[in-house]
Amino acid sequence: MKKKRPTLQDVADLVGVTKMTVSRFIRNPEQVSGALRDSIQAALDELGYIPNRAPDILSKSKSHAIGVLLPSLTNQVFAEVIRGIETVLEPEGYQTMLAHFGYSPELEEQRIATLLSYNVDALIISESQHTPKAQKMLENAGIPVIEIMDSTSSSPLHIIGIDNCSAAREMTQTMIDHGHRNIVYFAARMDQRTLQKIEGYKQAMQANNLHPIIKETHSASSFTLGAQFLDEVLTQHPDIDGIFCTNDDLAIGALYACQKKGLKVPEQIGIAGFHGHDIARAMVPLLATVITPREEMGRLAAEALLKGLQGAPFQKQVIELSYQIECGESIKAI
Amino acid sequence: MKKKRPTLQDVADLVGVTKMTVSRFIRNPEQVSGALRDSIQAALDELGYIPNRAPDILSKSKSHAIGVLLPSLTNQVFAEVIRGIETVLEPEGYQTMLAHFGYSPELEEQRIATLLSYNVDALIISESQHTPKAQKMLENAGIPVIEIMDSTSSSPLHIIGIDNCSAAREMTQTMIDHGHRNIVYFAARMDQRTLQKIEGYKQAMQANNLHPIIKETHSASSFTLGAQFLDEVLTQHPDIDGIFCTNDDLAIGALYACQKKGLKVPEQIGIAGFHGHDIARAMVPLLATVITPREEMGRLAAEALLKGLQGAPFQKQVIELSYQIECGESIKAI
DNA sequence: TTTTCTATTGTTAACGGTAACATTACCACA
DNA sequence: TGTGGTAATGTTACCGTTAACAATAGAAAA
Repeated sequence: MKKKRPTLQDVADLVGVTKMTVSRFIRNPEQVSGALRDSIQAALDELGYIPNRAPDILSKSKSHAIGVLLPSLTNQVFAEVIRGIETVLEPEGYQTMLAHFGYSPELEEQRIATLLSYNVDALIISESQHTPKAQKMLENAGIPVIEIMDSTSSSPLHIIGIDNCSAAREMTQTMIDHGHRNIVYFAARMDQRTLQKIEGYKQAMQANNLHPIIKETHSASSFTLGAQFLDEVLTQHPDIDGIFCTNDDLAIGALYACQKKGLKVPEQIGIAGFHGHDIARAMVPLLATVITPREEMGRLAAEALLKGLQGAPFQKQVIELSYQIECGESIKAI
Repeated sequence: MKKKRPTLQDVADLVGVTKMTVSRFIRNPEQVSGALRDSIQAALDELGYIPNRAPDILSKSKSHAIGVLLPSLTNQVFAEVIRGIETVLEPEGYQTMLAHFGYSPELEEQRIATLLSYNVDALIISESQHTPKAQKMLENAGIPVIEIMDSTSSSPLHIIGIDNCSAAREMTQTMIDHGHRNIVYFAARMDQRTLQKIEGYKQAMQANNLHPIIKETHSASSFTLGAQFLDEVLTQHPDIDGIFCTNDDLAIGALYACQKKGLKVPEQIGIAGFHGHDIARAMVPLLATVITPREEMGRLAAEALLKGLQGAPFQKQVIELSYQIECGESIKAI
């Protein structure tokens, strides 16, 4: 357990050459004479040599690792973003270093420092609100940084995202068009994106002379929370006929709670979610939702970074991706 | 963009001391005279100094990073395992390096090498089947390695998991006890854990003189797949009255498909899942499922590694966690 | 035979921190 | 006045790999 990994020197000693020759063999076998190749390979196998990246990271400040900083790892949305990122980075031989900061800017600052201290070659982040120190670190890092999720962010970084505000406005308007009037917004977490969505919801309600009502919490969303919100809102506002949720989890939880109570969806209450996860698109009734390009977002972000790493100029740019309103069966038919 | 990060030397030059003094100040300010402290701090702030871990990793082979190798990152099960792991590691200042191998042993071998090349201090892995080379790397790594998920694994490593076979046997027996007879097993991915579950299902069926039927695919499970399997199985075996799925996704997908077809659950068909995700415990009808301690598994694994890193002897040990049979409302009441 | 070239292998230094040891300066005390 | 002690700071070497340059030997060319 305590004997440490063999180094190039160990392999070289076994073969009777210098470590430089072994190093050459590993990176470019043709540079080494045919006579040596077999014995070097044999020595590598025998010792189970595994390269050590640390020296390279130290001397070239290139780790071949990309830092990914997300608010949460358990959120389905981010899981799919990660999949998109890895789809692109993995074949290129880049390792992803994931970190999450639980929606806290202070923790985000720490995490940025940690990732940079490992010399990540590039960084993907996902919030537009940073502490001043974090801001400075990002500017001085000297590596490509890209911000994802929210295209309306005012951050000075390269951005790939969607317009959450307009997406929420459209979905709300769709519910109104379909005959829902007293629509409540279910919010959780209260991060930037949720605030954007609330803004869009309010705009649509006010444009139709309807009164916005918001149920909110700072804690995480869940199916259970959706059910709990529904109970509460029915007591406080018995006349509601629509619920728009900040994500599918809340919506599905609320929908189940309606089924338990015998409330007919969408006849008595229309329900809409956000993101369009697999389950929302398989369930009965089909959930009305905003389908967002989560995986594509990760993919595009990774591709942009790769280009930057391959020497292309990496300047600020805002890429707005499109979303899709899915009416499903959980809001009234027109 | 191209100017590189300031080093200790840069800070030292600005203050007019050697980098050693700055290094001391960062790690232990009392070792530096009061007169210097303010100017060093000012220089650190001005340059935005961020420590570089590479030299330390190089000279001490300690990265303060833990490698976590999972088959998939998008699977809800593993997301919760990760949360458990991070709950423990993060407060201790350890960074997690996540990697996944898409259920391919060859890719797993590559990933192990990659994680080791970054000098991770310990490793959490999740399959018992490794290539010989992977096996050797794990043995020679000289770091604590722990295997999670399957307590019946024959691997020579430290193990924390559950007995998937006996869990599946119990759930199948429960369905039989509740009056279901022609129970089909829905399998996906066909990894070790699924094979274990199939074994348990078969044992229970045969013990009751019932004929096991297995629907299987090597592709990933999803809600959609559950629905598709249901359609197929109804054609092939119109007399089935029960479905036991290798995970909740398949089960919920099958359940929705039943609802669409107007098949009554559980009266006409009983359905059970595996894992007990939040949704399974919120939906209508409540899903029968095996509740597994996913987060606890991650937590315990991380704690065991930490102890090993803090010098405690790290010997092979098998920790079997308990699961819980939840009857829900999707199988008949007794 | 001698020179030149080339293929192969060797040598040195560097990356940025820190452990271990060395030095300096100042003070207290005999 | 000199000695010993101590607090503060400096110096050196090392971790493992590779870029850059150096050296060697053998073959081809003159």
